[in-house]
Amino acid sequence: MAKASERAYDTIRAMILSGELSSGEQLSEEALAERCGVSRTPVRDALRRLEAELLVRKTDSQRSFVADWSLGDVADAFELRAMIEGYAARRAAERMDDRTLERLRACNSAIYAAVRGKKPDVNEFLKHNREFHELILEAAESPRLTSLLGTLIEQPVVWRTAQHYGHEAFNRSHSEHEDLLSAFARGDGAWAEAIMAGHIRRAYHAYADAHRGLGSMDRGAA
Amino acid sequence: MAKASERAYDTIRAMILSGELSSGEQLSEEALAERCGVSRTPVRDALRRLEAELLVRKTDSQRSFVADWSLGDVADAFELRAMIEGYAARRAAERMDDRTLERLRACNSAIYAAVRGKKPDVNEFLKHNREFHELILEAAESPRLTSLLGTLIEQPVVWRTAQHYGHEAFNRSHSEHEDLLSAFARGDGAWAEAIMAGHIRRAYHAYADAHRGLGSMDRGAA
DNA sequence: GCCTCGTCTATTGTATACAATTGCCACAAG
DNA sequence: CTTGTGGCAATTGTATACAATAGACGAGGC
Repeated sequence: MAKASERAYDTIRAMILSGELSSGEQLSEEALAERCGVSRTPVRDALRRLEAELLVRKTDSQRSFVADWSLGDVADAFELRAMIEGYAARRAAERMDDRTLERLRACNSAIYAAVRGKKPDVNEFLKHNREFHELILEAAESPRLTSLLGTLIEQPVVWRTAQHYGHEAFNRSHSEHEDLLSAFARGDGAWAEAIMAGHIRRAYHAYADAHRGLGSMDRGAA
Repeated sequence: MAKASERAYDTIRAMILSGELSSGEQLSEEALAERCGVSRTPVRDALRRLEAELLVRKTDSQRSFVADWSLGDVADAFELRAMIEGYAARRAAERMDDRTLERLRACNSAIYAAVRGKKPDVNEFLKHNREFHELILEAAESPRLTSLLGTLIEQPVVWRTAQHYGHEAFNRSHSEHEDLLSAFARGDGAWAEAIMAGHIRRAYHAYADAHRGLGSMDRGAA
């Protein structure tokens, strides 16, 4: 699945998220294959993955369409994510070891370094933020949990959220991570869960404030 | 995806769950294709689905193996399910309408009819039980939630759990459903969530009691 | 005028052939 | 005896051709 399949996935996903393919539009495998420069086989693979992420919807007769993401849908995703990633944080706290804790600290330091300056480096922030959350997920030691959250964490949404962050939002994010580290260091699962749920809900409201009323996800790109 | 793909999926899944394919065994697409009487294409589809359900695991180089499910993995799945389906029950309670409530009542009556006699009809129970939970999921009105739980509710596990139920277990299940109906009727989301979480955790312990020490999921078939 | 049925086209499902990749094993050199 | 390297075999990835199926559109009957 090395090349063509990945390429089809990336291309189609980008086309959906950029709005090049509008909501509700039908996706013909053959047309997509041509646009991606690959054959239908990897396109089919890509469509299956995108369907699992709910970016693509299939009718009863297996025709594919671009799913329409309203703000409500995003809210749904965030709410689920707050619950599940909160649970992950709890498990992680109960299983935390020194080595992972150290890596998490390094990670959050990198985040701090990225956002402390006058002009925050958003890409650096996103990279380390993602790593931070992935480390926690890993520490939760539940493959099912990881698999579940994979379909839930829409990185484009995270990306778009961060684009609107100002200094204080970046700093708050960093400091919430610091709180998480404290909870982890003490093995306090309930605390970790509470912080994580709040952390994600705050991110949701940041997203909602920036996109309210736009009605559709693919209109919000910077 | 009507015929061959579905057939491959069902066949392979059954082979895994029955133990015909043992844990850790490598799955060659071609070999499976032959055993299923289809070509490799639908087999690949099936493997992707099974991988999403974590019944099949792929190495870094995309080779497929039968995943090994210990009791711990099943416990994980149940715990996640308790949390997420609890959340679904809460949402359902907050959105419940008379028509759905009526259907749920009819469903639980059918469950009662199936298990009240001297010899409970396990298949009838399973059928209506499944319908009951699906109705709740539908009432929760969150596609993501539905999609998430789909990968989590391993019907074979449910099936195996019910095989060990006695009269009192069936009746308890029915009466917990009745409690859920009360919570729904009153629109009490927190209550519904609590009952559902308990309901599923009880099911887990029924499963665990029957399978403890066996170490692997595919050894527990009746 | 509207409904229904049939055909026709667009689209997806399946099979197969071929290319690329990976893992394995043997053989040789140190 | 161990280790590295080369090539061979097994397995997956991709493309394409063909079959099946669903949806649309038009013609004919009521």
